[in-house]
Amino acid sequence: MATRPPSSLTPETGPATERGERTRRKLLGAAEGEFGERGFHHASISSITQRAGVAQGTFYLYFRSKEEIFRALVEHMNRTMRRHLSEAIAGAASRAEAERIGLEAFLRFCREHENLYRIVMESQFVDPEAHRWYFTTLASGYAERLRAAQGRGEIRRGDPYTQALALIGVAFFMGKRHLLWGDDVPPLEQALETATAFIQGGILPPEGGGGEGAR
Amino acid sequence: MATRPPSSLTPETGPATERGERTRRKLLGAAEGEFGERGFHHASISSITQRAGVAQGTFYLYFRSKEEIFRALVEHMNRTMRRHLSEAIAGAASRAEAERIGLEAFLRFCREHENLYRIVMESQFVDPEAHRWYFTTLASGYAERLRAAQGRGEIRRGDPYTQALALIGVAFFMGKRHLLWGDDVPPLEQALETATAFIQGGILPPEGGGGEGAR
Amino acid sequence: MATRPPSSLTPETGPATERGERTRRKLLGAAEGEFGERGFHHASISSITQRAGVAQGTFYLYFRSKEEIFRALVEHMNRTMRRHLSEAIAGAASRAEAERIGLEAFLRFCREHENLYRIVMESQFVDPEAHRWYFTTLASGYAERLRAAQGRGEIRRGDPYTQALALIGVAFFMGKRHLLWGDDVPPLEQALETATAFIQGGILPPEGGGGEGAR
Amino acid sequence: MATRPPSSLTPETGPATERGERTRRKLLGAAEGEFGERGFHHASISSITQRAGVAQGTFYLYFRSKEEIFRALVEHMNRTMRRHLSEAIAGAASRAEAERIGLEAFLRFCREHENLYRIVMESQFVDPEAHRWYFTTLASGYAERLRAAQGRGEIRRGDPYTQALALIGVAFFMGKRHLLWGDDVPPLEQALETATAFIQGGILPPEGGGGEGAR
DNA sequence: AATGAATGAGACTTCATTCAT
DNA sequence: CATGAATGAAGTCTCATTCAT
Repeated sequence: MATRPPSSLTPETGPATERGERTRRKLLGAAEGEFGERGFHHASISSITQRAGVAQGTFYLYFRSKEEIFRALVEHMNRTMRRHLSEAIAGAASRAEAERIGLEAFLRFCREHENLYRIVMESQFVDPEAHRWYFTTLASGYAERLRAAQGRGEIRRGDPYTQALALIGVAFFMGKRHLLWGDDVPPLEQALETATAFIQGGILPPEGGGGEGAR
Repeated sequence: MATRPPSSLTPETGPATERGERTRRKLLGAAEGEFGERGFHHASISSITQRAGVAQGTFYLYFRSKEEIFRALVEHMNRTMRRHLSEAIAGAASRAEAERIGLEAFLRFCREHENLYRIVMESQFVDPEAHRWYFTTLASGYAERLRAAQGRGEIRRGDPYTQALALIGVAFFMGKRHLLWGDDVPPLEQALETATAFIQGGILPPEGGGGEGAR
Repeated sequence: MATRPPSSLTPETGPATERGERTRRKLLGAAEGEFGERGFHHASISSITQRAGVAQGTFYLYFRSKEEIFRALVEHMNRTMRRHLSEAIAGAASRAEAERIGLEAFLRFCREHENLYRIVMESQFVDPEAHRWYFTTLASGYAERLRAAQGRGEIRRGDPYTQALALIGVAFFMGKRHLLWGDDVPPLEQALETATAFIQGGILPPEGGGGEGAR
Repeated sequence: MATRPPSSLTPETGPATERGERTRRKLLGAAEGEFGERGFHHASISSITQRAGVAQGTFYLYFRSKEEIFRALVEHMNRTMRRHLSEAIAGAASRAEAERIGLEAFLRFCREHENLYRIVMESQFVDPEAHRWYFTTLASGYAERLRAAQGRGEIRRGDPYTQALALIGVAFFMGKRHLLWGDDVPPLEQALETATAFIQGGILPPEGGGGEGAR
């Protein structure tokens, strides 16, 4: 399970001076806006550079292609989101609580970074490798925590990776409704409650025991 | 919650003769292959018509645009998948059993119709309206059943639509792993077991009761 | 010694109808003008299509790239020139006479087909494979004739292929002066006389014999 | 007949210090490699400066444009080759011997300076003026020698410039085969023998006399 | 004397769509 | 009902050249 960007990732070109670094960041920011709002294929390099306030040619000083900046974005988002979630659940008393907090943090975070959600999902069709890496990475870290919680008898036994993926699936599909279709949708709070109950039922050990480190 | 194709859907053009019907189906089949294998944007009308064995111009006798045939495909898949799943769970003794059977049926079905999965997911970026309709439709029907089961005390109370979406999310994210990344993945059976436990834990009423119409 | 277009040559795409054939010829004609006048790299597809009176996209119905039409042109010119020269020397009484006639025919032909000369020479830098094929082909046919003449004792013995190449070299370098730099140049006739003397001295058997296979 | 670089040639810019001179030479060397290996149009200033180990901007301190450095290269090669050939034939006892030695020296020299041959030929399409100057210069010097030899009755009478061009043509076309296509080619020695016979037959006075100082 | 980031014009190529047959 | 040649807009990318440091 690859937990590191495939060697094909990361190798962007580009100046390394102070000024260069600034330009690079401007491009990434502009690209996030474009890709998020218009989607990969409707986005054009020229809009990106316009947004960034640089000439078209400048783009290619930093990224070899449209695909490459997209990939860089996906990697960036992976790091950002994981850091954010880690911090959010840092103080959780139990795995169950971590789940509740984590789900809410995820949805709030996505709401504030509208483009992130869309870009990550679209990556499946733009750069499947990066997409896979994104989720594989996320799920692996997640699974690690679940495995530990299983060890402590806090949650139901089972393949932790599958559990992680299931939890991620719940979060992302709730995202569809609340981030994408958010018209006539019940308030987030109510959905969170139901979802949390679902999740906790899904991972908490069956009442009768079975999660108690036993087996 | 739209449960019917928005008026913008469905209105394909096209002859109604016997021969015409055949051509139309050939085009849809070819499009499914192209879109599934190369993605919407890399697919070209000319490849589709080639695959279908008709001239390029013929395409526009049946569909007004590339987007339109894509949408038609999404609708077709919606019908197909729902029918298939209904039949699969028809004989289930309980909601819990229906879930187990349904999840497995879903994954097996997608495996046999490789392109379906991809096309449905990509529709988010090609025709968000159709995408939304696809899942909204699916979730509504699903929610209906869950609501009934709640009424019978078979499952945990809560917003059935949210439950439905969560269940769909679990299924689709398992699909990512087992349909898309299927390299070094544990056998489907094992994952199904964990996932089923997760799902059933997630929807079954808490042991102490509480699903029984009570509360 | 490849005497047939390498498999990479010849495979142009393109409609095969009557109208298609006409368009194709228009494109080839336009390309010849462009390449001849402005050189391969300064020529642009758009000028070519403009000259031909078709839309830009039409170009790619017939040729896969700028390189491909260039190659097609080189092949076409190879056929044209060889046919012309064959016909010109058909009635020559001896090899020596054939050379004289051939050289003159070559120069006159190039003068009437200004672009041909330039395109063939430039092919060395655009498509070395085609360039090689052009001259290899030309030299092989030529060498065949020389070998036969050697057999008849009409000309000096020696590697006929080398002789052929030398003769071609003389012709092409005379072309430089008389076709390309033709400003303050002595009349063609005078140069032809010197060149013919040179060539005939070069190939005729040494007086004392040496072509002794015959005579 | 221009025997001196047209005023448009030669006027490169550039510092005159010790260090500056070194940089200039590094650039010329790098350009020779690039132009020789990839051709004028595929060569890029940035590769040239990279090879030379200087920054891109530095290039324009020494040459006003890509064309200018190319021209400088052609001029340089002209000087180099002429000097080399002069020296090679210096001790030749007769014009005939000089030709034999000269042809061989030419081919050996080109083999050791692979790029020279290609660059000189390509100059026709990059800077026709420089190309013409290159050959005009070469042919004029050559013709001078031939004229003298005619005077001494050593060689056949005729326009010496045409003779010179013919001889150059033979050499350059032998170069095509032995420098460019050198795969399945007979050993250089054998070709040299045939070519020498050809050349000497071509220029030596007809046996019966005619070169005897008469006229 | 040198640097190297930035520029921006321009080229090739693709492809959804139209239309005369 | 079908054909397939033609269209032309749009987009990615390259690269010679400039300029502030």
